Amino acid sequence: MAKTRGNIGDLERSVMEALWAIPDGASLTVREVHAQLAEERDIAYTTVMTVMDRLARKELVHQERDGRAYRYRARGTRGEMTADLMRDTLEEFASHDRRTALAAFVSDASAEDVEALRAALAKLDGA
Amino acid sequence: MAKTRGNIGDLERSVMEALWAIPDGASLTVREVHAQLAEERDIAYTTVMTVMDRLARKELVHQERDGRAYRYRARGTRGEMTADLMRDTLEEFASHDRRTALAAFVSDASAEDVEALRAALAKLDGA
DNA sequence: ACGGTCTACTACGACGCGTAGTAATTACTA
DNA sequence: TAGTAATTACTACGCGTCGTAGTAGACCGT
Repeated sequence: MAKTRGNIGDLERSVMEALWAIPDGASLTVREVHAQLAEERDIAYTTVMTVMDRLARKELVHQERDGRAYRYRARGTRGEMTADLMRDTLEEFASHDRRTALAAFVSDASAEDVEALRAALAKLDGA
Repeated sequence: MAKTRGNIGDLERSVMEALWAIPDGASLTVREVHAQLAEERDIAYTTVMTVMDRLARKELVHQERDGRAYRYRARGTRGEMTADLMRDTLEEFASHDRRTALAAFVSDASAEDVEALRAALAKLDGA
């Protein structure tokens, strides 16, 4: 769903991790994310703010006012975003030849991934 | 197979397209790729050379001497490279939760993509 | 020895991202 | 009410990558 265009840097991903870690529908403020990141490493509050703002611009997170502060929540789950990025790659490099690319993807996939794909496809029938 | 780390720009992709377009095992020189690109747009010979050199550094293409020139060929097919990039994404964002990401990938895939996945998985059994 | 061909090396501007400071706004508190 | 804390808004810088290309130097055929 998200317009995942452009890349995602390390710090940006760390912030996404924080947002993915909370219950669905919940949100975090910059301060909360900063507090979390600051436990692990030295980082300025404004750095986190800038990054979260950029994530909002990229439409990877939802930004909504809560009093004078913003609350942020991921637009999609980690799985959805990963799947979106994978689809973007597929579209960008093999738009007219998706079949071949998907075949290559499957044929080099680990046994676990193959199993996961099978399960997902099976569930599709049930639905 | 390729160490696809890092991103791939537009010109780099155009060059890859040229290399993917030739028969398997064949190769192209910078001059040949340049001639091809120059039909579409204004571009310096050295620009193409630089880009192809960078692609070689990224191990996306194979570079081998042929007299005083280099001949280049793609290290993998378009499909393989696309699949690699997709796997990289999967690994980077959902390494510990691949199952969920793959489920999301499948559940939002087009009917054609689903069919392609099914066919590829079926072939896996035969092999 | 000359001119063409090709690589090697260097460079520069744009852009994205990590990083963060400063200014401005608002709210709470002593 | 005036000071202080919290929070955003704006701006900026360094670095790495990519598109772009020039220049220098090596090599080859005539």
